[in-house]
Amino acid sequence: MSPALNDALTAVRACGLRLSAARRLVLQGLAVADGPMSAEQVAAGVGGRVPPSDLASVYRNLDTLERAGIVQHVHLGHSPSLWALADDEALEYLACERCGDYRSVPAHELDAVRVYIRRTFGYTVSFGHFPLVGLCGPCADGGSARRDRPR
Amino acid sequence: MSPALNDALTAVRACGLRLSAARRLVLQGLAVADGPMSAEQVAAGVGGRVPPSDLASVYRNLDTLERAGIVQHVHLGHSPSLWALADDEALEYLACERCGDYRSVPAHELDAVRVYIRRTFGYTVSFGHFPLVGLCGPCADGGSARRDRPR
DNA sequence: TTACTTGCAAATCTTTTGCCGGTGT
DNA sequence: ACACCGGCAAAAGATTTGCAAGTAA
Repeated sequence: MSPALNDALTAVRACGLRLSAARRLVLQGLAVADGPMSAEQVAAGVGGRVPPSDLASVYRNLDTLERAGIVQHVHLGHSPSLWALADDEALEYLACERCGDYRSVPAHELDAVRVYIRRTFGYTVSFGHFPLVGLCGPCADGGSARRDRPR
Repeated sequence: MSPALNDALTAVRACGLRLSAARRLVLQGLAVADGPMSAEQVAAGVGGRVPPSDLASVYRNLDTLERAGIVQHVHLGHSPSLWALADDEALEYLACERCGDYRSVPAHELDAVRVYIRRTFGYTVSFGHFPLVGLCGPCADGGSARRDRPR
């Protein structure tokens, strides 16, 4: 069991939440995933890596766990929300609105942007929930790959 | 009739699109609006300022007009997409994810950020479609107003 | 025991699509 | 005339909710 999963399970108890089978499956799914997952992927068992569970319960648990600060969701373009364990190291995202690809970076690597925006416009921005969106290198160069239905 | 509306109507013809009554209403609605509007608001006639029209047709026209570059949509937080005329002066947005407020700024005022992100991460970002999201000044200072259901 | 949870079905909300009669050019 | 368009109804995709039965603590 990964240390991140262990932490999450411990946190569930620490928050006074019950550690039910369905709850455990959601956390296991996010823990074995290689990146943020949609609720549907979690319910489907992350491609067979954990047993499947009920979609409505997955949504309910993601919501509960997010309120507790144990998981987080991010909006990468037009696709459905994606969910991940709330790691110790805060991650922020850059997303390509053309091909749907994205990259995650440690939040501190975007501090310069945050400070600039704060000083210039008075907004304190962050990119863990709503990422920076634009074109990745290949797409900006006129790439043609497309994972995501463009608008 | 505002110059922006006039330009839009002309552009419709220039694109080879028909200037139907429903199409005209969508453009009129966006022209009299004080900011980006949801499809539902446009269909409702922008609060009675223009006659109401059919919601499905509004969506179809917004889509057609966006492909023609005459209108644009932006995602301000979790709320439905908002639509506006594609002005000559490109606007980008800063949105508050707590109170739902936002501000628009001329795109060039964010060029420094764009250049920095481009050089540092290789992404060419823009904020007219997916804005910069964070907390506005009052909310960052612990404000309590809330127009938008928070997550 | 008892309050918190689940699974299933049904409802919501936003957006899209099928169809067919109407209309701009 | 003829391809494009509009209105209405139904569908689709993502997410939420009602409810009765199940279960962690």
